Amino acid sequence: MEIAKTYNPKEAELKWYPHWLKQQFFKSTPDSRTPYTIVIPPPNVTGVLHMGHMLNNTIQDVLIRRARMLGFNACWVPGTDHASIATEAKVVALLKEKGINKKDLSREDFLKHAWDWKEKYGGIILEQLKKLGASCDWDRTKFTMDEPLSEAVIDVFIDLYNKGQIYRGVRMVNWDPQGLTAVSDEEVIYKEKDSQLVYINYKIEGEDGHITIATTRPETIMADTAVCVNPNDERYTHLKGKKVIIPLINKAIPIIFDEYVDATFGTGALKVTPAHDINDFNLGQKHNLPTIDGLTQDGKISEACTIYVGMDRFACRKQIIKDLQEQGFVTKIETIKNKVGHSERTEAVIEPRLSMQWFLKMDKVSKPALDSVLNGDVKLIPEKFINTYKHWMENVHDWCISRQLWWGQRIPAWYDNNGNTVVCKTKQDAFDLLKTKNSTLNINEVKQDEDVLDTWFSSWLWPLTVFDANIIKNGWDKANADLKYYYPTNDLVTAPEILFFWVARMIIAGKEYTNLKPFTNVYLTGIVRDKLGRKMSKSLGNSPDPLELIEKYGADGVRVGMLLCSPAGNDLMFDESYCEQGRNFANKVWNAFRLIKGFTVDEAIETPQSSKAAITWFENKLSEQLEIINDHYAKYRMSDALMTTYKLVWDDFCAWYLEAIKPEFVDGKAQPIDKKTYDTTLNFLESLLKVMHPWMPFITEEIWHLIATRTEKDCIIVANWPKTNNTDNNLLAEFEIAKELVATVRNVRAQKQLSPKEKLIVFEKSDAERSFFDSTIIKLANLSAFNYTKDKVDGAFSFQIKTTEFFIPLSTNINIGEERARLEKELNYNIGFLESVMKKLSNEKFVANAKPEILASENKKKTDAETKINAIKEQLAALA
RNA sequence: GGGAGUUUAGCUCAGCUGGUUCAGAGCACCUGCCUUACAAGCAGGGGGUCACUGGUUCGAACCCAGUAAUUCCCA
Repeated sequence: MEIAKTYNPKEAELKWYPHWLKQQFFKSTPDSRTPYTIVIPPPNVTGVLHMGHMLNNTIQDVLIRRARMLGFNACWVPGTDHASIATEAKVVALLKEKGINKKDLSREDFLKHAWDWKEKYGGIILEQLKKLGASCDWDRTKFTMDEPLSEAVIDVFIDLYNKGQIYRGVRMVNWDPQGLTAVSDEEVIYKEKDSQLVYINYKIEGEDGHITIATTRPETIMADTAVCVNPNDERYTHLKGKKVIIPLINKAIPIIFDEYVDATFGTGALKVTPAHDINDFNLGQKHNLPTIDGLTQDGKISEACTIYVGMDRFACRKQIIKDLQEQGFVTKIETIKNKVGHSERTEAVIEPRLSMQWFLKMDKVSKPALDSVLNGDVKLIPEKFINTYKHWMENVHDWCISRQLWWGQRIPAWYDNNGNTVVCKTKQDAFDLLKTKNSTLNINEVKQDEDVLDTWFSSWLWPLTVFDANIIKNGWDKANADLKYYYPTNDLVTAPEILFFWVARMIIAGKEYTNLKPFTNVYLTGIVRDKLGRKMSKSLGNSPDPLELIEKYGADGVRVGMLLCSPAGNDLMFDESYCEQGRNFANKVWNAFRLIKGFTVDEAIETPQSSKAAITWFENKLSEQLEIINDHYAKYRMSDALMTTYKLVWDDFCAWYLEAIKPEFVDGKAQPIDKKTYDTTLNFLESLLKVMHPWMPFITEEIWHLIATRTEKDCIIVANWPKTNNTDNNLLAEFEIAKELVATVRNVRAQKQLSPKEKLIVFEKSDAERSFFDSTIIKLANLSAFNYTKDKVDGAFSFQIKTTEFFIPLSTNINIGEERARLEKELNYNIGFLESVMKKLSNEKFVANAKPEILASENKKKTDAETKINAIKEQLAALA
């Protein structure tokens, strides 16, 4: 069979993913094995695969595939998140294109459109994950708005309400005037902007004077209800008890005094607009100021302002500055940099706004969640995030959980016309409850809250409800078999950006409803940036399309590329060249396989000593490196585990082992290989393929099946992870010297311009007669003989490795001047080195304080250096 | 403004308890090779004041203090 010279990833991808599915290798059901569980951070249904998903899900797949090979019952639960704001915005936009206005639709009709959209497009991202090779148990796919999961969300709301943890109140919220909803603090992105700081004179009532305030929001002056100054600011003490007149509307408001005001900012006089700034709101509460809502919910000037009514807030800002200037109220305008909040979802400038919202008290519920991270029950990787977590959990604000949207779980709160509120599941229950307070109530007067719950209020239950949606209702004691088996899950892989949004809240919910943590390890990936360090985003257009990358480099290549540059918790500067490296690696593996497959086996041949030695060496090497790889995994050092694998395959296996056992060519004909070497080499290859499998699932499966004819079930994805053995470190060290010797001989050839085909003789100055790797060295360095000598060899090229001297007699005369220079350089280096060692050893304090093993090693350095120096001196003398 | 992190080769990063010939890896770069597995390759090579300043120590990339740059979180 002809094997292609270059690996074609597409073929393997199309072949093996369906095969794995067909064989149900991803499927997991509880059994007697130990479970290993990951729940996917559910991507947004509106999402398409981006580089962040790519990174995140590759890591999860690596972990789950390795766990599967280690014999765990591996279960990776996939699914999507309903993303209320993003999805609703998307559906609204789509309807708008069709000429349908959301306002003209009933809630039910709108939701029907939304579900249609979800059915049609909501699964795209999961399909894309399959291209990456994600080995999720697709039969378990969940959606945060699936009926049972939604019911659990409602149950939680009712439960927490009944526990007194949920309340309704007027609060200053981050209002998104485009999305027409409140968003949480975490969903506001502050961007530095150039803003105009406008200095405006407010006339003092009944006097000639005026006070100048500075504001970046002149369009809100109509909603001012006071001007505040610092009581210690001497410039303003005379204004006590006075009032000032708001320009344009000529309304008098009081001057109040509060130390909150920074006397050094602007003019030291602050206009107070309680309805439109959180700090002003607090001031207003403190000083009993009225609150005037100067803006409508879509960001236009409200009737309460009496002027500019209906004008957009930004248009009004321009206009009012112009008008104030014309009427002489503006004394100056400065450009300053300030942070302006934007909605994460709609990009609209956030408007602080007062509204009626539902809140979850966080102080009590967050305590156990804080503890479980601090006491190590839940581990954050890397640990540096513990600080961040602690800081947040100790200063946590109540969580605003209502959203003024339709897409999501509708808040189970019911009202009558008399201002009574009850929280329960059905309208009938509500009616019964309300009736006790309002006996004349008709069921048609019972109205449900219009708002839905924050999406995070459903995804915080994710690790619970994907297994058992009735857990809230039934309680942990009656949890189903799945939940009892898989929960707590093992690893969660997610981005640090949502450590609080999601991770912290899942721990809270887990503690609240099971008294258990939801997961043991949280592996926090970095943000994928471009090589200039910019976050990848659609608007910048700096994000490659992951599917195109897969097309270009193969899924395995892209997986390797992503993980080569991904330190845990640090951002990664992605560059396509990493994928190229991944692809090249796949090709290297492919060609190693081609080489082995191309051997002709002759059972009559005995195993040459060079191969026996190489086999023994590689057995040890493999075991040693596997140990290191396992350790990297245990510490979640993913890129280190990958790099160690990469070097084991490329350097140790391909560059040294295969070269050592590869049969030579005689008269242009490849010689056959002995059976034992061939079989052992295939075994090595299989072990290596297994170690590579989590990173490169497709090529390893492909080669696995090309090595031998196997049954449908005999796949590498379910093969056993290789075991480690004790390693002979002396043997490994000895081979390192052999490698150095081979490299030196190659160098000598290059320097002396000798043909690689010319066989050389190497002498080792030693009492020994033979060592284990002699024949391997002879082969790799292309020697005619490797001899031992008790005396030095005159007229030969000489060098040392460690403290051993070697000689190569050369057919050409050696250049005495050159040799002398080379040896003198080496001599000087060693003399310098010896001096530095002697400096330490002659230091009494060092000898007194250093640990014994350090002292011993310094002494060894000393004797080694002395031996070397003597040898070089002898060589120099011999040259003369 | 408060807090946390980062700074090591051109790039991306390791460097674990301060001590081994410890200043490393991969990529990139340079030189020579289309040598019958692989040019997506092979054989070599150059490249760093470990951000800066000071301190502790027999000994500092590593510990401490300060400075600078930078990122993130909170306000």
